Amino acid sequence: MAGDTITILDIAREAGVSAATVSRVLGDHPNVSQKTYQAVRRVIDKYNFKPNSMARGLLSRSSRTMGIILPSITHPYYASIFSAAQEEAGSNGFVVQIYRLPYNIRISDAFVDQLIERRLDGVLFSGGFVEPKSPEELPAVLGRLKQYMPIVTVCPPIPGLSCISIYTDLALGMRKAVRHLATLGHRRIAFLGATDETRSVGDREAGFFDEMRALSLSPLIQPEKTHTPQTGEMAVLKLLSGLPRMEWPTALIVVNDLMALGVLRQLSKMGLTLPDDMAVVGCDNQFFSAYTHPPLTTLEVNTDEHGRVAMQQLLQATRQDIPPFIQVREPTLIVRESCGAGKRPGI
Amino acid sequence: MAGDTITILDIAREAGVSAATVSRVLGDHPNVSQKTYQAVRRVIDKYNFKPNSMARGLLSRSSRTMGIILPSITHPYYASIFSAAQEEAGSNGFVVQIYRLPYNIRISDAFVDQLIERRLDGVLFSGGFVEPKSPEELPAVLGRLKQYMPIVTVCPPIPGLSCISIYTDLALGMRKAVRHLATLGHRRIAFLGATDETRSVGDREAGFFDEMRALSLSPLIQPEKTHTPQTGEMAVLKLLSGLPRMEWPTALIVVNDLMALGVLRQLSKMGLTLPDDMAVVGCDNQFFSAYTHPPLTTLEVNTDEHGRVAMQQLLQATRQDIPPFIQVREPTLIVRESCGAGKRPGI
DNA sequence: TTTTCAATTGAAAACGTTTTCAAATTCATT
DNA sequence: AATGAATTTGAAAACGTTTTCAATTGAAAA
Repeated sequence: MAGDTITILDIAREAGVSAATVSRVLGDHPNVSQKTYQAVRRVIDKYNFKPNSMARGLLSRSSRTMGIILPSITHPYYASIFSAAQEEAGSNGFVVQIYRLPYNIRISDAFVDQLIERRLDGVLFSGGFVEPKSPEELPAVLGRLKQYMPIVTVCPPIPGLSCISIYTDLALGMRKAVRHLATLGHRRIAFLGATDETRSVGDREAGFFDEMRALSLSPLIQPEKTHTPQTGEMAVLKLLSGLPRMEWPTALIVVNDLMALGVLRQLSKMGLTLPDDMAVVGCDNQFFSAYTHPPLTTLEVNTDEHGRVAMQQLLQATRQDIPPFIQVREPTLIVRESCGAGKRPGI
Repeated sequence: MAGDTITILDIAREAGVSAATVSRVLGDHPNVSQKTYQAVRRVIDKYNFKPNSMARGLLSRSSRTMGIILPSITHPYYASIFSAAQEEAGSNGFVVQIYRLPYNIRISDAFVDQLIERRLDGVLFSGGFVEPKSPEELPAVLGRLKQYMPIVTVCPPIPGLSCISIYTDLALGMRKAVRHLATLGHRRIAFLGATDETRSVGDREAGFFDEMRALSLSPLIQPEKTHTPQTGEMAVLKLLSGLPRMEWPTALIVVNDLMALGVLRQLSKMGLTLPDDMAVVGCDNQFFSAYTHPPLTTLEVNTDEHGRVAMQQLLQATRQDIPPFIQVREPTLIVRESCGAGKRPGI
């Protein structure tokens, strides 16, 4: 397996120069003569020599590696952030390592210790996770990490932690969704997947409430701890079975498209026709959202862009100190067929 | 940012011992006295000292890092393999780095050089990518990589490369799908997404042909270079518009569930009712496949299991040489509602 | 008290690079 | 041919650990 690892000294010996010279050739340093350069290059190529990046990193104090902390890899929302960040890092000679912090697991010192030990050059953090027991825990742990490497969050800023943050204002997004439904005549609108335990979801919930209040509509909510298709099915069942038919909402806003998948399915199982019997709006505009039945009206979050820009900033931050800032992006409402004009205007 | 990096020597000095002793405390070596152990531990904790993993790795010749080569991160098939592999690696103190080799991009020496430079401890390879110009290219490049680290493929074995391979026999899967449809009375069955350019897809195609032949049915195929929802829509359009209604297939087998998403949508746009007017079978059993309209009959591939087992083997291989072997898994046909008995038996 | 042996400790070498600094070489100028 | 400057080169130190081996300590046995 491990071939006789060949080092810079072996190359130097064979080329009849010193290790320093080989190092200079490797780094394309200007002051090495044409003749030596070519001779050394030849030997390097002959043995297919690749310098050990750990030895390099030890000296340069840089691993050329970025970390990314995410609750999930398979969730298309995070997969997309990750993918874009990885691509941006890759084209700058960096590699990215994923550190998974599942939902409902509190961040611990031991968790960030891993990143510190590996001497990462920076870290991208994207939340959506459940708030730790005390509100100071998250900023405290990340604050410690920040003493070692720059941090960029791809989620709303964390109170008590000052760093670059890039996110989409989903409170605004939800207000847009409510307004859109109201324009279509809906009065009884429910929010599925509410929970104040998750930070970014809290935003969406707040936006929903705000706009409902602004329109003098009374908000209906169905809280759920998780936001999977399965949860979506359950949520619909719980919400509707708890209400006399007369009081059913005519429109549902679902906390994300993944959960909306289950919502659509359950409504269809109950024999409701969409959008006539019920309008549905999701959030995130996933790859599958244009292919649901009916195609889902949703909020575009542009996770690719988030991941890319966040990584750019992180790379920048490793080169020079940049002062913290917050970049808020505005979501667009993608209107498809799942929210057609309500046939039964409320009240 | 980069705090005054504190080293093992600083700890040693403050604790009044040698660096060797601190190292022993760090590694929980047996022969260090209770008294010294505790004194050193105290200083370590006081400064929150974390040993530099690059220095460690330099000496131990191990980065405690695995690589994974995949065509895509966002594709749920690969995301799932990656996620499981990452989890397994993580619980063994390893971290995994992703190296993306997009579809249609040929693997190059420069590509694997990255992994060699970083002195990864092993690499998981999952293909599905387009075959390189010459069939020797892929085994040649990977063969070189294999001189540096063990490789496990999470795809059918690559001719000319001997290593551990774990995969699901999708040729068999497709035969099951064909047989199932035939049992339901279908005679005209089409395969959507055929192309002999992609290795694993080639398998599926071959299985389809084999079983059709065995049943004396004449195979219909619609080749496509990519397998996205968009392709699915196009494929249906192209296939059906090229055929008089009388000769339309009554069942479609789609190369994967992602593409099936588009197939279902297009059929629905054309006003066909599923499964009465057309049966559809997919492949992969993605998280969304139970939530399509109608829920999709598909082949279970169990990517999680693949990723987990492959990583276990890879970890094993870093500890001791294990002889190459091939683990073939049998896919299960998950029967849902998209393939109900055909109402219009063929011919 | 001396001897013997095991347990504990530290000095130094090693891992494979890059960088600094001084020495050696080349080259142009007088 | 001698001088000086500019270019090219190598020796050695540094990066932060772990491990080996010999030295020291302490305790038990004589």
